[in-house]
Amino acid sequence: MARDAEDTRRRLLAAAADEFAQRGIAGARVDRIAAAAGANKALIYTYFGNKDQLFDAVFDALVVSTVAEVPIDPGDLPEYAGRLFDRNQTHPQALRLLLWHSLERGGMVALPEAVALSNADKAAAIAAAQRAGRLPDRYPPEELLLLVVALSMLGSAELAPADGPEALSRRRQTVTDAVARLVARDREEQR
Amino acid sequence: MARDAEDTRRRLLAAAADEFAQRGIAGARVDRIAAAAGANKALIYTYFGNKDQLFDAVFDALVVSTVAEVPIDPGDLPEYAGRLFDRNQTHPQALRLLLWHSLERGGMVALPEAVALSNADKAAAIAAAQRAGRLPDRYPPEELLLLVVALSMLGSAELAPADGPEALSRRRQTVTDAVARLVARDREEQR
DNA sequence: GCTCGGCAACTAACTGGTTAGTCGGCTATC
DNA sequence: GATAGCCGACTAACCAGTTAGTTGCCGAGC
Repeated sequence: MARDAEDTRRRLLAAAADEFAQRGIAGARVDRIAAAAGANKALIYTYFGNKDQLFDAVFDALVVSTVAEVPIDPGDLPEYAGRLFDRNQTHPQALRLLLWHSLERGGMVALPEAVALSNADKAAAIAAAQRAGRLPDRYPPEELLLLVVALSMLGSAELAPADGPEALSRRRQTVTDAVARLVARDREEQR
Repeated sequence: MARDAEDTRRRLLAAAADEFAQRGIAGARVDRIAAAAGANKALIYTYFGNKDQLFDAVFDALVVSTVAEVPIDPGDLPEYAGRLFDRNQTHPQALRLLLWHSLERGGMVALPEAVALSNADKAAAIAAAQRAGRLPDRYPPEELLLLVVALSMLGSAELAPADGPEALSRRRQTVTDAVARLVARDREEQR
């Protein structure tokens, strides 16, 4: 086997993402990760430090890729919710890792910097759209963002299993429609 | 100390609820549970079988008490959402245990019978209200229930930490208002 | 073009501590 | 004194992290 530290690192990270997503931090086994990556356990410690830091590396990578792949569109929150919904379908790992993180780490203070930053950005984008009149201002920006994220979690097979593709697309329709209602104008302020 | 098997059982169950809520199944330590309950570890095995069955006992008790304490009111879903929201405040254990369960157990099939039953009941109540015209039928009953439950999760300090009591009551207001919008009549069908 | 030395990448085996689960006996109570 | 309730001590397995040593690669020197 060719020696390629960078590639080994990547393999370990991918295997760790699977293991942590499936079993959480406490349930994950370092030996299993190494075996799945086809690497030696000791490499985990040379590359990542320890089990916890390995989880951090996995989680950070997840946050970065999610933020990159699902940019917010304050002008069309229903569509944004739909895309988050879809991502929970295509990346079932993601929500699980997020949940493990909040359960096993979240001393409810421990929001990782990357998440906090991206949330702040998104809330700012929503606030700007509200000032511009493109979104109603009945909810504070942070809470509107929370509403959207909470609803898009229904795309997760974990929390809300849907049976069959037609049930799934109906579910998606429900979610985007719900967000549309949340950001709809009241009658008196309709254009 | 007086010998009272029933009481010891209760203490073990309560201590287990704390431990499992905080650390999950894999992270929970049987010795810690016994110590917290002021009982001997071996009693866990005589009363509950093993660690997993102890978790089941904790979880079942949680489902039973939740269903009993927060009855659904299909005629006033916003208020129902508000009460679920409040319960997530007063019983932070509950949502955590639910999440642990879905992460560590949920082969996405493993919905415990009690949960499935109570969900079916609630969905049926919603469906009846829809037929009676007391709720709009734009969403299938199961999905409407999901929407309400998802939104009420914002009352959890885990998933959506709120700082300060005023932020919390604003959050509650947001949630009940959001549910109200979801079940509001469209203009043309307004009474 | 060859080789040889140094080093980064990698490995197998081990360690120390932890943990779920068990077992034989003790004790309060009736 | 019978028995349900309880306990201390034990075990076998497990697991994160370490260490001493091996292997393949690459560039300097000839």
